[in-house]
Amino acid sequence: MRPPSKTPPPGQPTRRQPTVLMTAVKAGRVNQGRVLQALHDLGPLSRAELARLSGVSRATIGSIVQPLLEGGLLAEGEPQRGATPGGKPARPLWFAPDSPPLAAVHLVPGWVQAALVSADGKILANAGGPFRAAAPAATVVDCVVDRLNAVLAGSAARALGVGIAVGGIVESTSGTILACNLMPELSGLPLGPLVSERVGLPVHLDLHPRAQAMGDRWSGPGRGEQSFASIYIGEAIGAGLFLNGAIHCGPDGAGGEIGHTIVDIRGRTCRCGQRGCWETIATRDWLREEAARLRLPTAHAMTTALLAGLSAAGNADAKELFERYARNLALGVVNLQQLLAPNLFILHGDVIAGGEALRGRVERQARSHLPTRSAAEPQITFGAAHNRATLLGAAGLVLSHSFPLVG
Amino acid sequence: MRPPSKTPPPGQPTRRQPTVLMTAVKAGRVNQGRVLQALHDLGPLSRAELARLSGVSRATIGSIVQPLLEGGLLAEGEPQRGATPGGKPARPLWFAPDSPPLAAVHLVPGWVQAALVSADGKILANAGGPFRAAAPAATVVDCVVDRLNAVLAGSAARALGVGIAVGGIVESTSGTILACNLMPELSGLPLGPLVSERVGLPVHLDLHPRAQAMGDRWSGPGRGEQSFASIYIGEAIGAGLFLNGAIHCGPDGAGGEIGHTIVDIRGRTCRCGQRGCWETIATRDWLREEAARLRLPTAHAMTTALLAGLSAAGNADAKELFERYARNLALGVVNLQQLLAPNLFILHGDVIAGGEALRGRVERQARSHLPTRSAAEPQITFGAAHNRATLLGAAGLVLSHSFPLVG
DNA sequence: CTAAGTATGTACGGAAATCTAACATACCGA
DNA sequence: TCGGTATGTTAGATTTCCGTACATACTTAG
Repeated sequence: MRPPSKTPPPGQPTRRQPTVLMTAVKAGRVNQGRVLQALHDLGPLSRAELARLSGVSRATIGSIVQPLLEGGLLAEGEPQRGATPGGKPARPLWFAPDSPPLAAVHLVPGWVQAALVSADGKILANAGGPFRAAAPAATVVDCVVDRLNAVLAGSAARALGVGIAVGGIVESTSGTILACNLMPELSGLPLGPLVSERVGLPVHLDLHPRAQAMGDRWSGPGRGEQSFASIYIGEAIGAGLFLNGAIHCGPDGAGGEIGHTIVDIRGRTCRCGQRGCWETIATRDWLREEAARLRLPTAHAMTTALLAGLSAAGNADAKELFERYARNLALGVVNLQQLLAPNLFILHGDVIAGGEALRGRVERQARSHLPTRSAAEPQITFGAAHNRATLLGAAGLVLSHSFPLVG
Repeated sequence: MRPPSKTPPPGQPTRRQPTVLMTAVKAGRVNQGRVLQALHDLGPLSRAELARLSGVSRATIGSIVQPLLEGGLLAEGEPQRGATPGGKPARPLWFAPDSPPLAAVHLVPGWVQAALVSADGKILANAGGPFRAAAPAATVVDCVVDRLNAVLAGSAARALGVGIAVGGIVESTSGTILACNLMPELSGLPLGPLVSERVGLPVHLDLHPRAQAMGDRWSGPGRGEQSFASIYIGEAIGAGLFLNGAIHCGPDGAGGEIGHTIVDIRGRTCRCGQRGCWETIATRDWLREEAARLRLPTAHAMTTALLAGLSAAGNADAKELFERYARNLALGVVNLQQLLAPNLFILHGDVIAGGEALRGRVERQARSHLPTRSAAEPQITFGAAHNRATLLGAAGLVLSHSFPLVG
């Protein structure tokens, strides 16, 4: 084969990111990030434990964590007396209570929620407020900045940065909102740079389901996991995919539109124009329509919690619908598992109210629709309450950008 | 939030890989790998061009490529006289014609194909041979080793290693075939270590679609791309996903079973036991059944090539079926694009015979089923002939393991 | 109470990689 | 013949991790 031509094939936006090489200082930051992640995954660990875990010498760990201790992000715990039969007691390392906090913003149509989060995932302060649904972009920026300042004012230590989770299509590298169906005024808004300039902190913008997945990874059921899928099921459906230790992000922030993958090609038409999208059979809207069709009580206000109650009370129609809804939910899980095999699925949103009854049903349905393999069966879990996971994830964005895990 | 407990939650095989840190020597190998990839992506480049491309100094590039030149993998080309108006002419670097070659094996039921591949993707030698479909594992190993020795004998230089692509479920880390529907005798066979011991070379084993994707990346339509999907459509359907610069691989080599993602939940039953798998409407079997239903000529031997011909000749039924098949093929593409947005889809297998007529139809169908975005429209491409892409990919496995792109 | 034993954390020199700056090389053109 | 320009190389500085030895702190045996 002859060498390829240097001009990209026509019509194809080559989109090649420049080759980036490894450096000693980059390696140092990566190692800091990996030590931090190991701590977060496994809990407080002494230098010696970290050294054994990573196969390097205690001296190396010492030099890696030294700047983190000096920077105030980590702190030494009390010596663990009596933990070992003999020898110097270990001093566990953990995130300092007074460490520089992380600011988080969750932007949804009509509402801005801001929070201050400690490095170990405690929410220190909280401030939310509405804005007019059709407000101009400048107003929304003002609102975000105001809420941010409100939470930032409560902290003596200067925050490390700001993470913003937003529903819509986002280009995270430039911090720009490319499109947002429910807030069209924000299309094309470089929210990241604007907020960064106003509050004087680095800002990291990302899509809501991806931030949610980051929250699950950082302090939710995904903690310590190498791969999982975090799925939000509400008025719409979206997924954040954490694959092989990193959030997956397509070009221009695309991907994760699992709600519009087609599972029932001869099914009903979706608002996106296609037929048989997963969204058409897995959202609360579907549930309410079916409940109405079955003339279930309070069908127009049906929730998974109500349905679980009806089902448990012995209502046969409710029972059948509950099972059918679980199967519909399992469909998306099954397809994801076949394709990417994340093995762990963290569900958020309306479905959480369905409780263990729904979780178990979805898990059983998913497993019954998958071939048995030697590997572990896929697990279904419910995430933390919606806003909490997303805010923690937005905060996690800051940390993961400050300490990259891969050079 | 309190620190997490150190014991993993019960019932969950924690599967946490030990924290691995960056090292100077690791950084060196990673940088070698990235320089090699840049060369392969962009063609012959001088040290100065590489330095500009990666933002490091020429001196650094010099020290990175020095051992590669000494090892014989790379070689300096003739000085490019007259390329620049003034100044010392650049000496482009490229893979040496006499570089250590790579051995590749493609193992399919009843047939072993081996090849010797040069570092720049030329197939230097080729040897294939059958084995009894139900042969015991030892016989298959013998057959693989024989074919390997046949191609290795033709090269003066010692090969860098062996890559083996095999249909079935594979644990690539240990080189073991976990399961193989069509060759049940091979289940549990540690083929990698066995072959490695016999031929005295490092062996890397992986799943056929993943190897195919590697071949597309290394010297096919995926060259230089950051993300794409390589889909094989034959008697079965499988996908290799190249995401963000790396082949995606689930735990235990799972994932990529795109053929058994459900797209038509009320459709026909698949041999896997589920209903409406993509395989039930996108393989040649479906095409032949539908052709028979329409009483098309040579329906029992229908191929995409024949169908394209009938359609072009004006047969209305053929035309409709052709379009429908294209739509069915597009379905899988659409779902992948929504979920992962790879933007580039490289199709292999039976569909290639359908030519541009089929490719264009699939691309149009896929685009019409996707929302228009500011980003590039998804592109459909056909890969190289089946065996060639897989063999090149198997060879690419060796290189990508010898020069990892990430620490 | 003292000394041996053990494990943790730290200090110092060495190895390996990249970075900066300067230098030698090779070609063009006036 | 000489200046200009770009390439490739050399040498010292810097940063990081690694290996070894050492100081520290606690338990336990005598």
